[in-house]
Amino acid sequence: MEISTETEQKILQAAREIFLEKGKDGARMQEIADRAGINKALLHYYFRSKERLFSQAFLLEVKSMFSTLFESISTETDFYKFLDQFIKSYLSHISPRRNLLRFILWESEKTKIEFAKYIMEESKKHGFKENPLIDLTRTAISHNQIKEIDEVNFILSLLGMCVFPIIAAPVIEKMFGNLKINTPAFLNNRSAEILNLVWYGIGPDKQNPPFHK
Amino acid sequence: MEISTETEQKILQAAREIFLEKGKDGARMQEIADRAGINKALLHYYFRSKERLFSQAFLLEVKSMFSTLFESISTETDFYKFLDQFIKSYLSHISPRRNLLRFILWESEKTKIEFAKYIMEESKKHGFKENPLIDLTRTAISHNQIKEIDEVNFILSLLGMCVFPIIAAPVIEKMFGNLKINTPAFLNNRSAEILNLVWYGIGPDKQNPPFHK
DNA sequence: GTCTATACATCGATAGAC
DNA sequence: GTCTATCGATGTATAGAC
Repeated sequence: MEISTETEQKILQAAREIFLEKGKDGARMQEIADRAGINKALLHYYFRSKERLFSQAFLLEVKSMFSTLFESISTETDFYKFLDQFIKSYLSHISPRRNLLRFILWESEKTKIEFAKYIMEESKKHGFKENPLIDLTRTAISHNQIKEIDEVNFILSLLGMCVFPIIAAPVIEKMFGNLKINTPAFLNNRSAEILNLVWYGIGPDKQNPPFHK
Repeated sequence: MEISTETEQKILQAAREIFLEKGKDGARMQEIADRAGINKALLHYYFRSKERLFSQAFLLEVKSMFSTLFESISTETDFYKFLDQFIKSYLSHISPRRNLLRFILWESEKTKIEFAKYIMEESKKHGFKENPLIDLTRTAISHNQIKEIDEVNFILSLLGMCVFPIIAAPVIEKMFGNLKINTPAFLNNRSAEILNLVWYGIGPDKQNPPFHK
């Protein structure tokens, strides 16, 4: 039965694509079959039901995404350099997977798929205690590399700055004229802007006191 | 025909709730009818089709949200105070409407509903030229109230910090132990944390040079 | 305007030939 | 393993009585 694994893979790949585009409810077994180049009956032969196909497809998809993501977290001890690397790496990981992120945010409220559980598992697999970012931020604070900030809020802010523009790209692009968010040019610049904001803030330099009109 | 507007409103209200919970594809006309306390046939009597009901329901919903949002933007000229007010106001507006935000991010990629258009319309209605935040940030820069940052990237960061934790709450809460994001306690504190991060950054104070281990 | 009953389409799933 | 044909359930939409 391991021979026809090829068909199984074609199905899983097609299922991922369709489910991500249309959502679990919007996806049609017929469309999945078409994209996989087979017929509906085979879907049920391999995966009993739509429900099971859905679960299996995203077990792999979610694990794969966070696996490569955690691999990309460097062990740089200079927190500024670490942040620089992390932001660049994070953006380049999630930008091509924006459909998956969008999908997780939408579907995680309705389905019982424990996305968070998978994430935690992958985290531990890569040798991190709790949350890698929390750990590293705490260390940076205790080494006086950064101010004594609240780690959780900082991480939420950092992730938000990275994730939000990417998943909200369609709406944002219409609001802000000619932006093209998911392009290397914009994302490269954006990573620098995020780092700058996070490290220095926008408050006026004390070296250059403001002159009033 | 304006007499039975009451029924029409009950239907629209029910439709909004169901569509937000289940999405356009997951929503069922039967469920909408049940929640409105009427039967399926009446839905079609008032709104011809599911498609039309969907459009009408969110024409109102989206406009209402951004209308109250824009009303809440103060005209405070001190940019620090303005940011403080905006962040608090923004968080308190979107937190009770997280389902709508989640829904917009998900549905805006598939449907032809021009969310962004509605947003711009409401913006203009309230007397803002382009994007109110962009305008105000530019002014603050030209008055040397803040550094010469890139306005668009700053706004994207600001919005991301506010929106992301709220819509991703279910996943985040499972990852970070006992967080309860959509509570007044957390959100009050979060607005202060965002303002602090944005204004001062996390970089070490130069007044207190770090000591190395 | 509001209801019941039903038409019509579509989808997930299965039976059975090859 | 892969196909065609079809069942049964469910969903949108409509017909027609009141």
